[in-house]
Amino acid sequence: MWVREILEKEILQTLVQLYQLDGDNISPTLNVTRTEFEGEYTLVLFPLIPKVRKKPEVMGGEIGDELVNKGIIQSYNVVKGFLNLTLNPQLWTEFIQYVCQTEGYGSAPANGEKVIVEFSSPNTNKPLHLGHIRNILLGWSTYSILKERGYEVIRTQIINDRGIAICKSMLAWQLWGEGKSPADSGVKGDHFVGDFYVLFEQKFQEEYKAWQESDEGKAVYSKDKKEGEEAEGFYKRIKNIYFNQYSVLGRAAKDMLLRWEANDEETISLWKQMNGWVYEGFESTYEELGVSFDKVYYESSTYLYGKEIVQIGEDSGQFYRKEDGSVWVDLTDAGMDEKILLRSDGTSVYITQDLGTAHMRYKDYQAHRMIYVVADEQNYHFDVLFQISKILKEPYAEGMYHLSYGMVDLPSGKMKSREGTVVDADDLMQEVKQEAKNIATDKGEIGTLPVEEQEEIFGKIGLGALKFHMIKVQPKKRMIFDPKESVDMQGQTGPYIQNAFVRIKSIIRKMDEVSDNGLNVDYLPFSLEKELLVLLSEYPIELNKAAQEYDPSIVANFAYKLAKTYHRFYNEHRILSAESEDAKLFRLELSKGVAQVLERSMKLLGIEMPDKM
RNA sequence: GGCUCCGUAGCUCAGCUGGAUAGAGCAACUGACUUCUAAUCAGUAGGUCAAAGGUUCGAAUCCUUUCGGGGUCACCA
Repeated sequence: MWVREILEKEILQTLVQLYQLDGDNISPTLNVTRTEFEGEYTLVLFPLIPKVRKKPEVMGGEIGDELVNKGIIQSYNVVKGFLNLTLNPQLWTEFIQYVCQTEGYGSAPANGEKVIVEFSSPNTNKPLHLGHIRNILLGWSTYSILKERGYEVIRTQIINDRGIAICKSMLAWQLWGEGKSPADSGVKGDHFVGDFYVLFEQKFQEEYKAWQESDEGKAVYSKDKKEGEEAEGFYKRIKNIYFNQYSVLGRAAKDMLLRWEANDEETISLWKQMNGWVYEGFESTYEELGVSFDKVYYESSTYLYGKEIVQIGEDSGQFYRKEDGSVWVDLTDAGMDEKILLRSDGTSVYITQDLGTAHMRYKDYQAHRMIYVVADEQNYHFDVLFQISKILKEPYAEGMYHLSYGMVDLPSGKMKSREGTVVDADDLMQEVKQEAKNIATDKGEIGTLPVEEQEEIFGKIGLGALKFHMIKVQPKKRMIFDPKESVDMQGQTGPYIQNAFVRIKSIIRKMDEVSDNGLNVDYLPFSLEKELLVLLSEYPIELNKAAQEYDPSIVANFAYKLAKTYHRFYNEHRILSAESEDAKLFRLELSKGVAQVLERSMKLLGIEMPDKM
């Protein structure tokens, strides 16, 4: 903010002074100058014309002259309605020293605001997949960026650990698990349990198929089929009815759920054991991804709480009960529908739990804002949730925000578990690391390092590629994830940015200490050097934008731009063997500043920088 | 169908709170490593910014309509 802030202030002053404009009423448009013109910043003159009533050429000259007089700029040129400013180079020398000397350049001091970010939030019946990865990376980066900009941020997730799904896994394990555990079968806990969920579905399908051939199945078909309905379509349609009314396995799973809800000791203990396995698995995936949480909520302990909230709403007349006992809220005034909050049998639905969880969180933390990182298929759900919170006049209602992101597709289309096209998170991370290894082995100085260090670097590069690939896309946009592209390490990728950093590190290793003394303020930077300086000066502004808009892709694209400009600079100019001592010192300082900002911005995206690659 | 999001180069994406001739990467082709790490750089080629109207000094960007695609509209989560 350093350079732009100074410049904007001076320009405003100049406008007030020259044309007697009301300083509170104008906000001059100051852009970064396009590379084909001379200068670093450009003042757009068009909006000023009606106020000043002068031709842009004249006005530009007057403003430019005055800024030169003030010593802030060295020179200027006017092209059509654009006033291009070339800053006083001393400003840049001071600026780069400021960047290098400021620990955490780009960060903002604590602002006293508290934010809760919810992300990941898996079910315990399946391992994490590609969709979770996008969610987790988004949540994590948003957390980091907000923290960097001075917020107190609490990372949380809500785990869906109860319900019919986990009961299916439990039942399958009881029936066919032969008492095995993840440890003695050598399978990661979450995959172990997920496999039993899949096994249940398989066995259920087999059972269903057999039933369709049975007398009972045929009888139901001829009795309940619609006019002209084929058997195949019919059985597809009534799958849930079959599960609930006829299926032996379905009956058993539902009994299991009832026993769970009745707190049956044996059931609870099996449930704890299997969920425990899952959590171990999740934990290792999170660790591999480099993320962690401050607080975990479990639906098993929040779902009942939601009922109390509903009760309060009913008592105060905000909600109403229908004849069958179900409880509803009318949101038609807000342009939405009526929404059920409790089933006729008194059990809670999805949104009931969310109402309870939100309330519980506020009690725990009194956060000013609560951000939910959840895919865009749930947009309506969150509109409803937020609206109900407003109706209940919850103190946190205004601070709720749904960070909605588009689903991840494969080049072949949507991921479908039934067709086995779901990309597993653990597999994917292994693959990108392996790919990094394949590419890296004959590059740079890696081969000379100890094996452990090599592995660490492969991890940083592989995950850097994967994470950058996913974060660079705007959250709300649906993205197509091509596995081939995600392991790309050239061009607009994580490793490309890491490579810029590594080059700087290498130079610094080779720098002789003696020459490291003060900069000459009279050094005149080349245009590529000035491009880098402008980018560095814009960094805090970009970061702030990313924080305000909850959009980490802004940071990713900024880091890429900075790395790209540095690569160009690196090819164009010598550093250690620069044409003069002044140039060398300036470039070293500039490189250090770039390295610092690259490392710090990538860190916000959860991407680590290797020193060598 | 109602509501909502998206549509920019062959592909993946930037640019969107209006500013100069719409940018990157991948893929294709040409060049640059005895010189600070070539995971790099330079160059060639590639566009009716889905379409049509409107707002204005100026529109990929804002408004309206149309077309195409996704999501959602459960006593599922």
